[in-house]
Amino acid sequence: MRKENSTNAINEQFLFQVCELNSAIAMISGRWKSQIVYSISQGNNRFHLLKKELPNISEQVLGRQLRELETHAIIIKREIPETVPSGIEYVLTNKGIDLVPVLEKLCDWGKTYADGKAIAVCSDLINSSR
Amino acid sequence: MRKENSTNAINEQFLFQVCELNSAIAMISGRWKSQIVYSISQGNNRFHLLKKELPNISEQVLGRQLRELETHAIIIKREIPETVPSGIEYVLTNKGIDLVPVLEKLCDWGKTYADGKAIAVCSDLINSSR
DNA sequence: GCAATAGCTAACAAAATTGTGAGCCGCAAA
DNA sequence: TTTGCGGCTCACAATTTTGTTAGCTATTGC
Repeated sequence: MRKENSTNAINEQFLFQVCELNSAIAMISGRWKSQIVYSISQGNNRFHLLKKELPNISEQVLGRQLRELETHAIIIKREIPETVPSGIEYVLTNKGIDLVPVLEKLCDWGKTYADGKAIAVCSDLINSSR
Repeated sequence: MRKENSTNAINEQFLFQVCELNSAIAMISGRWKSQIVYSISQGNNRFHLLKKELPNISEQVLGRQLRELETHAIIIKREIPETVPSGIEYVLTNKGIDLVPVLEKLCDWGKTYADGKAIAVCSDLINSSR
């Protein structure tokens, strides 16, 4: 996100002010990002573990997304103490931890309406008019 | 989203298969989109009402986002019966209605951690190591 | 020494999203 | 009959996101 004062950036800011919903979505959208958060919450909290989980991701992209998640204070990068080749792990902040159940809600919603099952307008509306 | 079999599109598909979470996020991310859903749920269910609510949006963009929301079966477009200049309204489907509380959860999460307040790793982790 | 593992990053290219300019239809009021 | 509202859409340009190529440090194992 290399901003400027383009219309795009201005509109983004506008939405951020309308409701935190928009900044929340900005933080979790982006390819791989929420999947990374979820994977970390499941224990895949090291660079190489994430790489294994997401076989198609390139290291550059993974590093970039991790940095962004760190910027948004969803995760924190830590050296694992007392490891000789000095490992790095990613830990969810409390912000990140609170995000997980919300992601699960989103996931449930996605599952419920996967494919195209059971889509309808609010009952009475379907069988009226055209 | 004019897909192809670009790496980008392939990775998107990969994530969709990993978890519905990713398809859910793909449906609600995108500038204005979730704000539109929320606005419709609040009663701003006509083109011109949405335009008023979102002063910076261009009509082209609004129309496009509405179309995408329709494609994802989150909203449905209906003619309002018995109106003489034949008005159009947008109605949330049950899928859309179920989405609203999830958006509210996201919003709450965003509010809780707005600015940079109270970010910390899981208690004990802060005051250890470097 | 040489390869492998872990953990990255910069610079660039490709693809996707977002915004702009212009225009179109039907209807109604002035 | 011209203006204005409501409701859009197309083609194109600007911006942003995503992916690629190449590299770099440090340590372990052979």
